[in-house]
Amino acid sequence: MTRQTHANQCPLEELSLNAIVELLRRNGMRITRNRIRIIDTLLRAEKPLSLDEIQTRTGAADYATVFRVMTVLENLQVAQKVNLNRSCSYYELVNPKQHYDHIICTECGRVTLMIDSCPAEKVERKIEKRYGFSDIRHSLEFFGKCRECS
Amino acid sequence: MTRQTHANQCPLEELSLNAIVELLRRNGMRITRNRIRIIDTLLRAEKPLSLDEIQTRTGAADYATVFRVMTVLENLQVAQKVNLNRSCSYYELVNPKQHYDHIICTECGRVTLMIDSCPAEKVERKIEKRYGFSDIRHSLEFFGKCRECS
DNA sequence: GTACCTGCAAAACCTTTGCAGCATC
DNA sequence: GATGCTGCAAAGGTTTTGCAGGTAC
Repeated sequence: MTRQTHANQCPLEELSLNAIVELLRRNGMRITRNRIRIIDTLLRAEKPLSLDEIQTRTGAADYATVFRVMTVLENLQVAQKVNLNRSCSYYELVNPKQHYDHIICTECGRVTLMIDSCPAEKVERKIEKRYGFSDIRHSLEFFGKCRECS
Repeated sequence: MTRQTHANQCPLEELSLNAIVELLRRNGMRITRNRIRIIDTLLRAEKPLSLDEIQTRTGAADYATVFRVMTVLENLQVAQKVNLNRSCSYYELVNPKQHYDHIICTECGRVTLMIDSCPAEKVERKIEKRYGFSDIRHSLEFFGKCRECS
């Protein structure tokens, strides 16, 4: 019946609870209390969250459930892991209208979203041609000492 | 006596066994069979290696020793972790003369080094000014399907 | 000879899965 | 009512540490 959107390039029109719920529905998945809460938590997050943090902020779901919900969202390409160079994974929602890179303080760990235009986007086309890759996405993080830690 | 080079921006003049051995010596660390072998293995590597791979290729050191040697090299800033989006860490040496970004195939996992000039380097100065960060480095990986997997 | 490094083993962590009961559609 | 989701518990992997003996200097 409903088709997997796994190969879909841009599964969302916009980043909102409704849009994500609609996506779940289109894919034949159920809208549960846990999923709503987790999505809501991610929408409010000011930085990428670990599974632990999502569970704490959500205040309800089991850790394994958080893991499974995040796996679902990742497969639907509305969430992605962010590399913060730590021992566990951090997740954030993917905004279809706006791509953010991250600046991570190596001392205090605080994550800053970079609002400037992304320097890597232009290169993706070049890589498709020169290296023969397709379906390219990228992950760009800057690490350094923030003003307070300097 | 010898000073920590932790804050040093460019601990190496060039990427060679001698240069790294000299750095270890300057920092009061011992030159051991294991360390030589591991550094040699990393110098020959055509891609970032996991602790497992380093141990296998080195063919001698204990896993915990590989871990500890890599931690030392990372602290001296001659090695760094690379984000391949897998379940374990991958390491590569840092070349002071040449910075490489990576293109990772999401199907077969093969890692390609990107020889083009890095699009993120120019942005680092801007981040120092605009966001007040210092000692900036970055990590940039492209993910996509390689020609063979398409 | 001293201080550091290593191997072995175990602990600590994070991620992933099995399964029975529960909730959504 | 059927199917998919959840909680609990346990297993699976990777990373990290303690400690006694070995090695570089």
